[in-house]
Amino acid sequence: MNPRPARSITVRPRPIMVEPGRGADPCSTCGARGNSVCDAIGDEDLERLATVAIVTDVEPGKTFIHEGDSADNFFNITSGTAKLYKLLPDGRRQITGFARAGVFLGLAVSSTYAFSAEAIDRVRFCRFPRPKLQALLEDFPAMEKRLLETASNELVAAQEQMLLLGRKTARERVASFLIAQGLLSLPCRHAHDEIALPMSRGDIADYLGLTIETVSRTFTRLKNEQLIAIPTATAVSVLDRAGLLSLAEGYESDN
Amino acid sequence: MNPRPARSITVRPRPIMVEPGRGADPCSTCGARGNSVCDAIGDEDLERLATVAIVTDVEPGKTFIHEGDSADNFFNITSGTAKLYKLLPDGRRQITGFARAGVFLGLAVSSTYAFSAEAIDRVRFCRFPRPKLQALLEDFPAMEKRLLETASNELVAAQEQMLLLGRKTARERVASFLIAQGLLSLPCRHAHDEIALPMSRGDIADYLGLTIETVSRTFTRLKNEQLIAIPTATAVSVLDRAGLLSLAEGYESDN
DNA sequence: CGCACACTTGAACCCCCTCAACCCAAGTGG
DNA sequence: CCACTTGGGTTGAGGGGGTTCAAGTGTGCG
Repeated sequence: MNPRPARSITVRPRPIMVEPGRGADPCSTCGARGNSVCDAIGDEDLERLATVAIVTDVEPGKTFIHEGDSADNFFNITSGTAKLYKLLPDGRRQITGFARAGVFLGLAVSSTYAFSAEAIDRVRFCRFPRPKLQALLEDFPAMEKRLLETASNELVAAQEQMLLLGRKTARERVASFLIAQGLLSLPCRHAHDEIALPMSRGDIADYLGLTIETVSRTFTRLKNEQLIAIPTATAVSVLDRAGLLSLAEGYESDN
Repeated sequence: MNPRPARSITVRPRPIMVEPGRGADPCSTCGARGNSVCDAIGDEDLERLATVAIVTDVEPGKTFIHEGDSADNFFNITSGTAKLYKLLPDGRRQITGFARAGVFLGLAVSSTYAFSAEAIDRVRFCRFPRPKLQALLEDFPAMEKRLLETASNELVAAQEQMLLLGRKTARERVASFLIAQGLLSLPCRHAHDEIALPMSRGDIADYLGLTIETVSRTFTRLKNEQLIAIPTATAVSVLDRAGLLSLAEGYESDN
């Protein structure tokens, strides 16, 4: 059941606006552009994009999207990692995803956000006021096409997560999580197959529909079975990727 | 873990094409148009739409989208109900949603379908070959906008379902399911608050991440508590909507 | 050092699953 | 008409995977 007792009260962040409107436009130097919907806009129109985007930093632990609030802005993460989550009244929490650089947030069609978002490490994002983004989409239909693409991708990921939450065992969930995280950090692989885990055990638990204790126990069990190694609490290296993968996909019916 | 023993082999359906290309165009008389992405296309262009849409019927129990198959078509349900699901190799199944009239399927960005779809009752849909739909979207950007809207809506629903699967108890899941089904059948309310359940107990179980037995037991328990009545196995009427709702939303922490 | 905080480990419990029987309505065939 | 089958749904008893509660083990930081 896992009802959390009195989660710490979330203070609305006072975000730091970066280079408020002057200096070189931030979009042309944005490292996240390649992965994001913004790459639908050509170099020649980047200035237009930059006039709409409000670059903002938030500190770790700060919540910058509040479920139920009026959805006045869209967000595009450019660095750092945020967790997206929904709460039940007694404090039970489900993390629906982790948003890294390039992820676009705020596609709530209704007038309010359907989830909350909290920075895990230091997060920088571009904020787009809704009417201004609407106008932008009118002028750049290619961007709308990209938005549809990313929404479709997220939908596929969400279905995969439903399979995990509804039908997989704790071991399979953790294995799936590690495989997925490993795929994400493939481009920036430092050393062998070491995976950085910026989120806490509690976050992983709330993402996988488990408790902290079960996540921890499962990690040590996978370690004892030589499938992974755990150099530090915030990193995991995969020793037997094939074994982990077949676990994640639901073979190895034995527990 | 609920591994299904040898699920019945699925035979590829030989669908029945309805009025293959002649007669009055089906789109102008389509009852589902108001709920679907097709209402983005004006009356004057319906003929163009009709030349692209291939109306097809499938029998109950037939699978008409196979996970992993090449995603060559898009589908728009016009009547009946289908279940969308993913399987694990040992037969464990997760139903990710039920598709009613107006639902648009096939937004798999990768080249293959991410899920399977099977008709529950008799289903009729419009099939759009991928390249033809692409061309259609070029000509009618309003339709693309509608697609983005529906994809966003489904994303919100998927997040809600993750919360259910990851953090709700069996009672809360069943209550949530009944509330959601009740909302859907609000427009066509026959008598009081009777909800038609075209899907079997097994389907409900695989949708809620439970077993058939738990679903059945929970139904009878809710009945004994006077929250619902069960006139037939395929219908439920809500006696205490407020109570059911507060259960669904996670109040009533007692089991 | 000592405190805080995250993570780990242990033991008992419990909700839901498993397995099995039973009910019941709808065929089906003699 | 009745015996038999079939398939969905219900109910019961027992077991197990993950939770709960509680204690221990780092580990960073003032």
